[in-house]
Amino acid sequence: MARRMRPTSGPLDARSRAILQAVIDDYVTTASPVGSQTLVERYSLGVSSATVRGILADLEGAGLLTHPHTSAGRIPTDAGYRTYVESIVELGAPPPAVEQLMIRHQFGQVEFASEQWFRLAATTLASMTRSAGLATAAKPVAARVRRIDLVAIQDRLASLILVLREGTIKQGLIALDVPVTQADLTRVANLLNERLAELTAADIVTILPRFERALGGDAESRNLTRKIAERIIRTVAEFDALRVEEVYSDGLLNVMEAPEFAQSEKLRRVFTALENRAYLADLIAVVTETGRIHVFIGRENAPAEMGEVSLVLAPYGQAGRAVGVVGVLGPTRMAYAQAIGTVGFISGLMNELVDHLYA
Amino acid sequence: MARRMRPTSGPLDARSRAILQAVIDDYVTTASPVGSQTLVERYSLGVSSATVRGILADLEGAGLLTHPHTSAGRIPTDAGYRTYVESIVELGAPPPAVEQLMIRHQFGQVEFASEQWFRLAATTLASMTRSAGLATAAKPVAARVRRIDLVAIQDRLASLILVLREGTIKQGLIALDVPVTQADLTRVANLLNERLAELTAADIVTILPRFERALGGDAESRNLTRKIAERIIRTVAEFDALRVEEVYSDGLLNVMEAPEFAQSEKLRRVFTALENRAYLADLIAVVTETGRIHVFIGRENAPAEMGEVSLVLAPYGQAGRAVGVVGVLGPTRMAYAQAIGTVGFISGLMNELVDHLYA
DNA sequence: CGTTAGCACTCTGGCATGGAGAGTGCTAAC
DNA sequence: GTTAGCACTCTCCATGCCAGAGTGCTAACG
Repeated sequence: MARRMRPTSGPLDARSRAILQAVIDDYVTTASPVGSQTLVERYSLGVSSATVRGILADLEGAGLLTHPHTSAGRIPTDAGYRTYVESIVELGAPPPAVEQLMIRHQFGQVEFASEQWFRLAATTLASMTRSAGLATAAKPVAARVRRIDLVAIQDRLASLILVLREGTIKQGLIALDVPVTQADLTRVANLLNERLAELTAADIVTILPRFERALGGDAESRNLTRKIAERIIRTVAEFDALRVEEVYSDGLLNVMEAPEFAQSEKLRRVFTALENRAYLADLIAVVTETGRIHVFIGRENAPAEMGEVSLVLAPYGQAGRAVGVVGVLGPTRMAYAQAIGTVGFISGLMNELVDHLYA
Repeated sequence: MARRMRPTSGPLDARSRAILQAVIDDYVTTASPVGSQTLVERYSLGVSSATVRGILADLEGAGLLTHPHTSAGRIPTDAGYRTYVESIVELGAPPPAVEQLMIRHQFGQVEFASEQWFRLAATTLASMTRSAGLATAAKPVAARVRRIDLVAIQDRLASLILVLREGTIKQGLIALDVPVTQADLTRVANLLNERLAELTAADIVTILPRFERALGGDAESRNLTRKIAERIIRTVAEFDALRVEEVYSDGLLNVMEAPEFAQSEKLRRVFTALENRAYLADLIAVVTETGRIHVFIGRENAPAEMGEVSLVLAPYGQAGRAVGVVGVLGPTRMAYAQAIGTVGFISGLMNELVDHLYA
């Protein structure tokens, strides 16, 4: 029974909050339970260790801290991190201006190629937060065809290259009934580009009959064109149906450095959980729908394997057009303020980049 | 001093080889040192444990086995694995016919898209050998342009899409001095496709002056064409200069399961060493030059961090045209026969696929 | 002369033991 | 409400010990 019983859900007074914060700060850097003595030594709290002990007991009563065992220091619970995060989520700690400039410069360096952006985003997040960086491609609600190209591979084999408006490139092989030349294919591609540019899969389905009627030439050429148009529809529709296209990640090794993952088994479970597309899709859906930075702490994550890691995720892009998610994954014992600030900055940057595609 | 001193480099008699093989087989599956008793129990050697002990001592004298400590069983040394591998490298243990069929089927499923092949190769190798699977893209000696496409992004911004003969797609953004329409770009692209198809960067440099003279149209259009042609040259040349394009990997998690990597620090070092492009490039060079399956065991690997892992690598593709490498990475305590067989099979399969590109 | 049984020897791994150290919770005094 | 003091608890680490596994040697055997 703590001396002064505090309602479990009541707001914390300033001093309690300061001490909670001190515990978290210390634990995040040292990774070992922190005692009352250490707190008064390292943080100028202006009270004695006995007083701090009282407050620690209260915080534990409120479920924000816990004890690994009787005579160890305190460590934050998931709820403790949660209240801490709530108190800083508004601002976070964006990277220093110099670093922001450097990163902008790096993004300027990679020539337009969306894949490169996502890779770079993941890499940058990883190196800045010393955690794992994650980035998904910007996925449009309904993809639009920007450009169609056909390349002859063999007599009866052609490669279809489909550039979508968001920069995604889809490629597929088409087996042909009759031999065709590159010239034939180029003619068809030009025709398709003329008629199908900026259309969605649904649009193409609608205009297809009209388009076919307008088609001159011989039966063979008409067949070829129809076959390719149908393939385009299928490819685009398949892309639309995909809930998660691709997740770029970097710095998973950084997470291995954390002492809580010294024995690799735990980490392996985490990686395995991350391969679950459905889980990722759900996460992404939550984040993109609300449009804000989200922090998922420890057991708040649905899969039990993710119970010891936290995710900081932010959406980017334009609702209704194309959206993606960037973020970091680290141990629950994570520098949340910095992570939130960094993820916020990178998502802002990605926003700007995506905007350019629609300018 | 062993009873019968054996010359360190002399060939092993049949019984010694059988026992070496038994030690390796047992150690590969159990991961714990194997004693003379265990050997006679599990493998029908037809002799007593004392005799086996004598032979074990000889093998240790020859540097093929070692002792973790006085009273533990034997474990193979790198040299032990090496002699073992030499004795099986000719045949390996190719996957059973059923599995071969299944894999062929899977490769048939993915439509032509080289990236997918490499991913699939890495994934297949990983799941079959329960180790990490590796695959590099087939890298041509001098890439040839197969197809050029230009897509208008904004008034003065175009995206260049370059399809190379091996299926690689390169994409880059081009800033333009004057506003252009998609129609302008299409015209230029058609022209370039006509003149530059199947050429290398060097070829294009040679014909560029002639090509420019032949160019009609106004100055603006000529400028645009030249600018794009130069960009194509640069892009292709940069691709040629790359020693390692991209390494696809899968199943790194499998390696984490091995008890020798229970504490993650070691494994982290391995991963870090693998990020060293120069090292990879050297490896690939060795493998592609000789054109055979290569096994790099433990300390045979140049980087000290790779001292506890082995690589089984095989080239694929056509020398002088395009070559790549597939293989697996696992602990030195690895099922070499199976790994060699599997890698051999997959590289053969990749050979067939690449051949199709040149058919 | 190779093979085998027997035996002494060695080293690890697991387990119990016993402080030292860290940190708590309580209480009484300020 | 805050603080000093103190008894108490629990981990961590070093130590010592024992059982088990496996070796290397030797003497006997076919």
